[in-house]
Amino acid sequence: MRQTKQRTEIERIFQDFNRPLGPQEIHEIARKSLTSINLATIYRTLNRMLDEEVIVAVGVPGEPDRYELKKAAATHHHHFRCEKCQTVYDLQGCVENLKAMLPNNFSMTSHDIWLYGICKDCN
Amino acid sequence: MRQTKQRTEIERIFQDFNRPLGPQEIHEIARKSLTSINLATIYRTLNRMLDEEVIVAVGVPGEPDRYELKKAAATHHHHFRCEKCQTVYDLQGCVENLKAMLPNNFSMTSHDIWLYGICKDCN
DNA sequence: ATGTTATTGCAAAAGTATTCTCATTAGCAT
DNA sequence: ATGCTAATGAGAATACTTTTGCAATAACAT
Repeated sequence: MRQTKQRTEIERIFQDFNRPLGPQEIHEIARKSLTSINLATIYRTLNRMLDEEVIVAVGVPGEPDRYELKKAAATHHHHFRCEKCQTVYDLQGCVENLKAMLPNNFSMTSHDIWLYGICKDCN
Repeated sequence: MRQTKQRTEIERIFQDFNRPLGPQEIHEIARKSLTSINLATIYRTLNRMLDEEVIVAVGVPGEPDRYELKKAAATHHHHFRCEKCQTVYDLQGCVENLKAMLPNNFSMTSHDIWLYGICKDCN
């Protein structure tokens, strides 16, 4: 594995932004720092980071997956999506009694909570 | 609007199954009853039903939207997705304290809860 | 400093989901 | 029963998103 400036930049972006990012989103951010970086490189790097288990995919209802550092995902957390700027933020905390929603004979292995609204920057 | 047998069948399927269904899924179910029905017809009918506000889209994390009767969606509810058969079920009930997860200066307009596990049929 | 070769950029291609064109079929008003 | 025309089937065409082939570039071990 060679530490190219593209890879370094993508890693920096994940660290700095600390929230789930999509390929396109990463591309746009990276172009600001690097003169040129190709979308294909973003995809290749994401796939490598996925293999290395440095990042994990975050399935967003109604849109393609985003990715976030596995390190950040290690702590149980959920997400907020701003309806104005579409940004996805990590949330802390969780709720109780989710199992109470389960019908008879269904077993639960995991869950996902999405809050929607307007983020601090758009408010 | 003409009541074709395709449209009737799709309406019947939504009524009978009473859970979020994807275009492909509806197509496969419909083929069992109707000798032939085209996927394009499913899409056209779904779009019409969406316009008429008879159905609503359900965004599923990590996969394309499914649709369910607006009538069913009128009652606040959430979803369960079976990790074995991929079926999505409607759940009843909800939880408290979701707003406690909201960071400062974020406002919340809605939320979504997804439970994952094994459904009654796969158990 | 140099050589090897992993990585990149670019453009083409592939994979999906969804829409569209158009000739044919079939609701339904008369 | 007939005619008008909305809806369908079939397949081509779009629209994205993601992947690939290949020549050029740039890490980094020596």
